[in-house]
Amino acid sequence: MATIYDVSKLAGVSLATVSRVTSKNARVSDKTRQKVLDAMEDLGYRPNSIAQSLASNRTNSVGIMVSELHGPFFGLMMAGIEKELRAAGKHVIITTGHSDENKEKDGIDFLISRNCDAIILHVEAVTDEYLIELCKGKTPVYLMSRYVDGLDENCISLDNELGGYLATTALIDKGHTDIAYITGPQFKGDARDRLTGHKRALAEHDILFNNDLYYIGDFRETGGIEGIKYLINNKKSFTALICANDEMAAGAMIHARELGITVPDDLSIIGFDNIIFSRYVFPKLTTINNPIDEMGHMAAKLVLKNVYQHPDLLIKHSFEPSLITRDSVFNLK
Amino acid sequence: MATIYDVSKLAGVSLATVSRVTSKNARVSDKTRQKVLDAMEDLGYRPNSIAQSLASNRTNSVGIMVSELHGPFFGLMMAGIEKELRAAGKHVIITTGHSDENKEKDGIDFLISRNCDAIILHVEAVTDEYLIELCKGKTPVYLMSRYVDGLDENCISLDNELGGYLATTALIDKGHTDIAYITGPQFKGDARDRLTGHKRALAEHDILFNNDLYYIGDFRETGGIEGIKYLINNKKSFTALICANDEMAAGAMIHARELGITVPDDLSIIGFDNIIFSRYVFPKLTTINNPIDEMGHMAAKLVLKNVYQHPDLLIKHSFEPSLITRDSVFNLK
DNA sequence: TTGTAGGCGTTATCAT
DNA sequence: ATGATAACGCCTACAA
Repeated sequence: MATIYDVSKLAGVSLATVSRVTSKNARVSDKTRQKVLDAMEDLGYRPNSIAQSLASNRTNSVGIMVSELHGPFFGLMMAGIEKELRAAGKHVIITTGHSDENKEKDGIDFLISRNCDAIILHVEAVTDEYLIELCKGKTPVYLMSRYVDGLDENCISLDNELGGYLATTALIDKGHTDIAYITGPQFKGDARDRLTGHKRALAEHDILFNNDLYYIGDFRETGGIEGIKYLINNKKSFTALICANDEMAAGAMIHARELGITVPDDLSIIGFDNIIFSRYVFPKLTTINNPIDEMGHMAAKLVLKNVYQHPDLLIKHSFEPSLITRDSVFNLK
Repeated sequence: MATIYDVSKLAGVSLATVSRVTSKNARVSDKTRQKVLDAMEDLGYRPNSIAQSLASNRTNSVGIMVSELHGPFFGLMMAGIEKELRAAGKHVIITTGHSDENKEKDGIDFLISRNCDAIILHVEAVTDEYLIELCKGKTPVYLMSRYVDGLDENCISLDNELGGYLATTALIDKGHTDIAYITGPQFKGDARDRLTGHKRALAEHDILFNNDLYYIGDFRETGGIEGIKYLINNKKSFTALICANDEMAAGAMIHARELGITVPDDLSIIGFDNIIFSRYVFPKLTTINNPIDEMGHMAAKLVLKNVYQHPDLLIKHSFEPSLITRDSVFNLK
């Protein structure tokens, strides 16, 4: 592999000059620049990014942590981040946390030890205190889909409370009052906030929150299945069901069908996230849109702005969910 | 940040000795090792991976290229790769090719310029010749879901021909003879091979391949929708439809329903890949399993074996698809 | 505008 | 078993 030294020799200039032409913005006369460029061409020179990193203390890499690599939600998020960063010549190092506190911490250590210029985290198990401490470190930290008090500037978050509210009012507007709710794991802030929004909507319409119509699921298909089983066994009737994410809604829908319950005629179902296959289920799922791909883009922009000196980028820290009306809600009025 | 030098000073040993204790397998007396370990502890020393890379010419990173970051298929693939590599202390740098020749080449250049110890590619647009040339380079290259003649040892592939054959015989076994086929983009080897298998099955049962029952889709939902529209307009009747992947099958299924066609009673549909939401559609999709997560694991093992000296790993280069029977195929017999 | 020289934090090769 | 010391390839004051 040709080095900067070979290039300097062939071009008849010094190391420094070669370095100057690689790192753009430095001032080099057009003539020498061309000589150097030609020499590089001849030698097939490629700068060694490792050496660059060591000398400049910049790796041009940003670490990403997601809960899972699969799943439509994280896929979109990563796609948004990668696209933006790649266009800026940065690369992403991806690792997973599996919603487990130790794995999340391990992964973060891993990313930091890799000298990432910044890390973008979608973490669920780790505490706010841990994150606050983490942000005091040398590596800039940005949080996706999570809001931590005092870390406002580092967060890109969705107004989950509003989402929960929107889902519930959509149902109430159609005449539903007996509304069941399958939430996600309570250690996840998303799940808690969505539930809070749900309760606010109920309260605003003087509907009591009924514990018999409440089930804690796992944010996966199984949670929906187990949830609807549980709710039906409770013998408390309900005409609508809110699932705190689309996977659970899909599970509930499938199991409802197996029980002979017709959606939406017998039971309305509404999901959350608007993941790609919410359009594929039958009936097509009414849900709350979670613009996770946009949020991914924004997280990347935040990094570009703060870490890589792109000061002109406009940052939006908070995103709003919206109702996507499809076919899984029945109008009782 | 404490450096190896600080540690050596505090422990009263030389740089070399400190380096020896970090890089395990070297022989150091227990006593000095302990001194060094204590010093590291005291200083909160963390080796600088960039410096290690520069000196050792090893980055402990492997580059991954997928067509898309989202989508259930690539998600599972990446999950398989990352899990295996992460357990070995290696990390993944991920980039996308978007099934576009130039983007794929760019991405590969990018990964190589990043000094990855190896790259694992899921590429579709680039030619075999290009890949053969690429493999002559310094960076080891491994191919996912693609078989290139002469690169046998670097490929992890699925027997797509067999998959196409299985799908078709499954239908024929149920009494279907008028079978429509929606394929994927013909520059993709997967799509071609699946089609070849389809034709072999037809031929074995003396069924003629009918061009009026053939449509080239895009491997996405829209391909299924457009495909079924086209096929129905052709006015050539068919009782079964094979889609060369599940996304198209989902699209076809949805559109069939909108046209008042009942699946499977009026029309049997079979997909390919067994992506997660093939279980969520209604009726549940009969499909061909593509063990892409296992293949991801295997690709990672191949890298560990060949690049990172884990000689004891067993490698399987070719994977077999299998029929997953669900509810979307009608028995005509 | 261009060149010189020191440094980035390790690993690796010799000695001892 | 341990220690000097030279790479590794590049960046960046500082000097010319």
